[in-house]
Amino acid sequence: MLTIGKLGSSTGVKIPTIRYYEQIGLLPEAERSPGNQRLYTHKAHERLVFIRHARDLGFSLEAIRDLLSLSDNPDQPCAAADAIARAQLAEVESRLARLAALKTELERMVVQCAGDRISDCRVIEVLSDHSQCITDHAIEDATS
Amino acid sequence: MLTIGKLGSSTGVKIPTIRYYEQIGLLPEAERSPGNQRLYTHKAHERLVFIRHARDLGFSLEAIRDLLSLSDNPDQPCAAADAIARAQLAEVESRLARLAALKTELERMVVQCAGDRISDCRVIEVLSDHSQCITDHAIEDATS
DNA sequence: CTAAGTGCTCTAGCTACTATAGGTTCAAGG
DNA sequence: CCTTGAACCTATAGTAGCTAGAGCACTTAG
Repeated sequence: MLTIGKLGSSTGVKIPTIRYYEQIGLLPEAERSPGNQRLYTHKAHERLVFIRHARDLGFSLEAIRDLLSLSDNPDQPCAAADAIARAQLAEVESRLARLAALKTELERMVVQCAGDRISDCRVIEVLSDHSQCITDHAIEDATS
Repeated sequence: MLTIGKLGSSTGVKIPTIRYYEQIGLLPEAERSPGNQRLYTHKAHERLVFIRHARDLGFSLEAIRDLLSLSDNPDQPCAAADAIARAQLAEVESRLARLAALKTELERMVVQCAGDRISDCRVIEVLSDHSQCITDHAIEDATS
């Protein structure tokens, strides 16, 4: 049985994050010691490793929730898990394309910053005028 | 003078977002009509286009705030704006590398999903065991 | 036995918005 | 002139995915 600290350091997940996962139901409620401290089994460790790895791969907590419930019922067909992974792949591909375009623009901005006053700085100029961009970075969600 | 609705549709920024930008001080407080509705000048329009464009390129609101204050004082040296753009470029490059690795893993997962029961599903299996991964997708912030 | 370290709960904060409720103003048609 | 519907207003709360802090309790090494 691991304490939350050991579990955290062995998985690379921060302690508040573990508690947060429990709170939102991604991890089951941990057993408690007589002194009310959380104790974790090997199973919980595995589950957290799974979550961590999926987060690293960019899956949302919602997607992970689905994947976990799938792996909790191993007799079901695999198609659902496959679909989730494919959706994630599509996401990643679209982000990749957008990021690549973005990189091109930023490189242009940096290279062309020739003047030494803001008033003739390309960085500001390019950001003020989308028509100077050569690629089609744009429009939809840039954050996630 | 544009109303907030016209400004929103002409820049592609949603109305609540415009008000939010005003609230956090990215846009100056708008003039008001006799009936208390916001009115925007051409200048405000330009500023919002700048913000929008920078957001598309992945700049944080904080970085944009800096860039705006630079462009508000155009007699300063260009170096600061250049530094912000360079920092952003570095960010983008590291995100790109991570996403590329991530894509590799996801493709492997999806392609190899041969079984038709969860119990022999590669997706679940790979997520449970990082050592099956061939790339070094990983560790730091996967979200932004 | 005591002090450091680890754990507990609860609340609030972060980014960058988005949504909802409930009320006001504006522009056009009758 | 009046009405209707679209567009506007404010204020508050919600989203994801954590992170940080306050103020305690427990545990373990010396």
